[in-house]
Amino acid sequence: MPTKKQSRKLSPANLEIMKAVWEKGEVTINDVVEAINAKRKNKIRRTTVQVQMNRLEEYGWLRHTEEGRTFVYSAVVEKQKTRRDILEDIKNRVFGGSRAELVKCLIEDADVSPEEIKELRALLKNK
Amino acid sequence: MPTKKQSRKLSPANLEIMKAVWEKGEVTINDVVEAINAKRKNKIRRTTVQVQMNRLEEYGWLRHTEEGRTFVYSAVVEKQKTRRDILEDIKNRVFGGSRAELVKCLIEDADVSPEEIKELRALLKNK
DNA sequence: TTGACATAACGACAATTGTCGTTTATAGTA
DNA sequence: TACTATAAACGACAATTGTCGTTATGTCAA
Repeated sequence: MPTKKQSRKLSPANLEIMKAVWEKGEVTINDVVEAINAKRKNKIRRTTVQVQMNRLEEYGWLRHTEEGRTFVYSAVVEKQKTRRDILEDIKNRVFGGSRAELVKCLIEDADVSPEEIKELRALLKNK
Repeated sequence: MPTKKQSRKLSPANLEIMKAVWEKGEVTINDVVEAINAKRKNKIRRTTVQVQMNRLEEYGWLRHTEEGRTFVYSAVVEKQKTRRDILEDIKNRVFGGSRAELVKCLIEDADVSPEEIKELRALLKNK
């Protein structure tokens, strides 16, 4: 938000980049550009990705080492932890902190297949 | 996002306002200010809320009628639908579209009480 | 050595967001 | 009628975000 210094949250574009990093482990900017453009209609420019990755590093999501004059980036924060944090945030801000409410909303939807129900049930089994 | 016209997403501040509207049904700006400040350390100004509500109306989240020279607002979009949309977005952007992955992440957390597990199990029962 | 590439660094910019202060108009009240 | 409290309208502003184009610099091949 404005009138502040630094954000800890991943914006959509940043998340897209982080996903590529998590998937590959160690990446160059070009790797990320490729990965992202592989699943996109409006191709993104290398420069754009570079700027975002600079910011991600600035905010502590990425780190890099230099391989010759190429930067090799890797994630500082785990994918699982990030997912959990995002969900925690949604749970609190959108569902008044209730996990049950959240899940209810997720499955109240008509298009949940029986298989999915079964899968979810299995998840609870091991608890 | 930049280089675009209008956003359909609720920003955190906007969601906070919408929650107050959903809760009360019909509200004046002052109602919202009160509701929000009731659960806040840094109090928000009336003007701030007013601006946000103007924007919410502009974006189609709110509508208003005039009671004397006071505006009475109400929600255009249902809370349930909004919640579903937000969750859908997270599911897609963060969990590769997998409901199961999302739920797994939600309950893999150590601090889920047995009662919650039971509650979730009950939710699945009716499916 | 020189030129063609590739890479990172810079600088820009419009849109969105969160927050306000100030101004204008109006409805009551003294 | 003049004065005060209120409500909406206006205008501002800094930070964040998504996107680039341009520039500088170093590398490698002819």
